[in-house]
Amino acid sequence: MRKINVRNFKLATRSTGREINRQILLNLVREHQPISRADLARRMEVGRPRVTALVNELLAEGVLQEGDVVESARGRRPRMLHVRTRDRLVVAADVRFNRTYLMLSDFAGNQIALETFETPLEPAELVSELATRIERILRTYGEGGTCEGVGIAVPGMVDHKTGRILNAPQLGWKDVEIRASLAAATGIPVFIENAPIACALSKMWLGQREGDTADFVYVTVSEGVGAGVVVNGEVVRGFGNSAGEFGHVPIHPDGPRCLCGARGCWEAHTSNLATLSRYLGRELSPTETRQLLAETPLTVTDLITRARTGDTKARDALLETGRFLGLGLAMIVNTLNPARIFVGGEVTAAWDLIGPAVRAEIESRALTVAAAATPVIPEQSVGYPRLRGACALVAAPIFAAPTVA
Amino acid sequence: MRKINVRNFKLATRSTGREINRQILLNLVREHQPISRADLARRMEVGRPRVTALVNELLAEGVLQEGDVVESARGRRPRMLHVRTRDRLVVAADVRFNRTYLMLSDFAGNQIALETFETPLEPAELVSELATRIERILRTYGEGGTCEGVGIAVPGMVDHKTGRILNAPQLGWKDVEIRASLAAATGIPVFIENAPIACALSKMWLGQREGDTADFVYVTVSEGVGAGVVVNGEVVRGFGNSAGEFGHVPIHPDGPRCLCGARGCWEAHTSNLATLSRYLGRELSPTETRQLLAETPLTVTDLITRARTGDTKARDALLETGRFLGLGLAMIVNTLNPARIFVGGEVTAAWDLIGPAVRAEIESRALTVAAAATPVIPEQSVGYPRLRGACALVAAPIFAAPTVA
DNA sequence: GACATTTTGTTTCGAGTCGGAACTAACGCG
DNA sequence: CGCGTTAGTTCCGACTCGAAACAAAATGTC
Repeated sequence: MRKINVRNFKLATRSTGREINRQILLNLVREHQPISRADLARRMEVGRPRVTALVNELLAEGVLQEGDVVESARGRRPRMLHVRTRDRLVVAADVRFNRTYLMLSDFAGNQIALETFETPLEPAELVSELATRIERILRTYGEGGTCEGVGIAVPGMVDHKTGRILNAPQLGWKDVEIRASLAAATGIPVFIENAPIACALSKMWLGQREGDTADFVYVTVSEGVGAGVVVNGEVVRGFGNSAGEFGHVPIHPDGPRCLCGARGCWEAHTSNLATLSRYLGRELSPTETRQLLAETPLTVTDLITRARTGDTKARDALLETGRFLGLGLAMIVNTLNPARIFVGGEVTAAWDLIGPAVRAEIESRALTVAAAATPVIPEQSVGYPRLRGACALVAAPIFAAPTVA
Repeated sequence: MRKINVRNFKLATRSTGREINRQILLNLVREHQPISRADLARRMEVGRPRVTALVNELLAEGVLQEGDVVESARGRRPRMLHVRTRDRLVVAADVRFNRTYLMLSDFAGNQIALETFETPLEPAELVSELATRIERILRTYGEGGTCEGVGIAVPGMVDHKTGRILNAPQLGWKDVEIRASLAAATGIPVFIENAPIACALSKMWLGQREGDTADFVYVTVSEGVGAGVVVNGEVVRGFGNSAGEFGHVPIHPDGPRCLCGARGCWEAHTSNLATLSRYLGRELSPTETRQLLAETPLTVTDLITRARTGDTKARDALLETGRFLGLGLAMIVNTLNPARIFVGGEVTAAWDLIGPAVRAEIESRALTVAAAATPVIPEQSVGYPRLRGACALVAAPIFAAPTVA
């Protein structure tokens, strides 16, 4: 029951029907590959002739690829189809506070090469650094393949249409242009997105095929706390591209001061900085904690190892973070009622310690039995979810439903 | 960039293109009526022949209606088209804690008749009461018209697909069937929806044509606090139909106990009950307040008149409600970044008193300048927004975009 | 080994829709 | 009355769906 926007609609042309069916077929191949034409026809409940025509188009475009002829009980043996991934390269970049991660991968997000470097403070420097590194990584590891795009995940709000970085407080950037200049420098299309949204997109397009992926939330807990929200199979960006900032919801009027200036933000209770400052016994003020951390470079990962080796103070600090994390997730459960919530970030390594506290908080706050059972799935950072998300930025447009009406 | 659900997709058939264009045309008429075929062709950037064909179909179905031939500067005069509303009746019902409002209106939500009655406690009683009253109201005022549907707004979660009322704490109903039995009793299709969602739908389909209606939130403040959320032009229902329960987001861990059992819910700070108990100087516990109110039937409307006539305690209680309202709206601004927020409920009558406090709270919490300027629009209860929402339930399916892919 | 059977994949053609050219209708103006 | 202009319709070619027929490739049976 979507409303049609009478100021920006899209008419159906002669080819619209074909495009719709083409994308459905492509997505069926993506999720069920390897799959034969006859199987596709059965799944789509459409004649085999339609399938043949659409498949031929996709083969000609190089989106699909024919595979082996496989055994079958009786009759002519089917020739399997799958999405072409080999020789289709993607460069993914994860720009973070002090380091940038650069990965070369295939179209399905499988890692080919990985390198990191210190994030330059100036956007222009980052562009030139990225451009030279992208060229080199492609020359070194990418022979025989063509790079379909560069995906970049940044910690901040991004205008999806123009590609401008509107506000990235961790980097100190406001209204910064990167996409056009990097695309010009490399000759490759560039896609930029807010990191939590990118992570959500990775679950949507590159994730395992586990259940519903039309309504879920991906919460990232690192320096800050953000969320990528997917509703009705679509990412929520909001009217001004600032949706998903759950980190700055007030959950305690008298809580600690947050980097954003307000008091009692969720982020000020559950971010890595909050956890660390709690451990250090300081007033939970991120600005001060930052200064302190510059001197003693303690990380949440260190904290977790300490907690495991008997440091009860570390244990308590983590547990408190878990409780606040659960409190915030309860908010997400009650407001968006997602099918599942993914949590990414360093703290997920301590899920055996904090998981029960998180669950308890959600269960005591959820309004229905079903909502109370909303699965919360910790994502280990070792799989580089943000880089996978950056890959998804390039892959997603190929598979997305055509915009219609 | 919507993802296609490979387990529940919709193929394009021969007529899909036509259906899409048909709905676009219909919506253009709805928003620009009266409008001529030639004008439609220009707006749609399509040949006049297409428009004629589609219009003829819609005329035959009785969805559109031909109007007058109007003046024009040169050339043949155009015959105007508009959506057929006369003789198309809708019955809307607003089921509330102790009273139910029943309205007969035309297809555009214009009131024809209105009556109220005490809400029966038993669902079966409500169904029979509604059935007899609907029959009578149609017999008395609805001669010459046909009733296209009955829309019902209820204070609770509704499964949109089955029409079951999953949980309506105010009525004490859990998993209650109404739709099928009322439809059987009246012979008219019945649509049921959660009240805040219904209100949101009224803004979407029956509202004035002011700006963007693809991303907004309708917050209802009455006994409880709920929200109807629209994202990407679509209502957010969530995975288990319990989305939009912003009222039960914790904004103060040590806050008053809420009807839901948890502590410090937004609702426990800003609902009418919360405002009244604050005025009465009681611990902000809705259960106790309810008992108290049963004795002295004070309403928020009374409170507002007292505040206007110099009762500073009433004024302060309202102002505090305004601050908490703003705090919660700030949460909505930061998480969903809607283009605008509508607020409905009795307190809106005191907007001149509480408006500044609400704005101040939003502005101090919003993360971007644009978000800080998110318009908050108070909706006076005199216009019966919930009844209009119930009308929209019937009208919306006629105008919605076809589901595709 | 010939032949029926089964399944896969392709070709063919009728039906429905878009898209543009041509046509008719209605009106004003000189 | 002819001409220009705008509204609305008719007609036909191009493209796509959808079903039937057809070709291809493998298995089992006599």
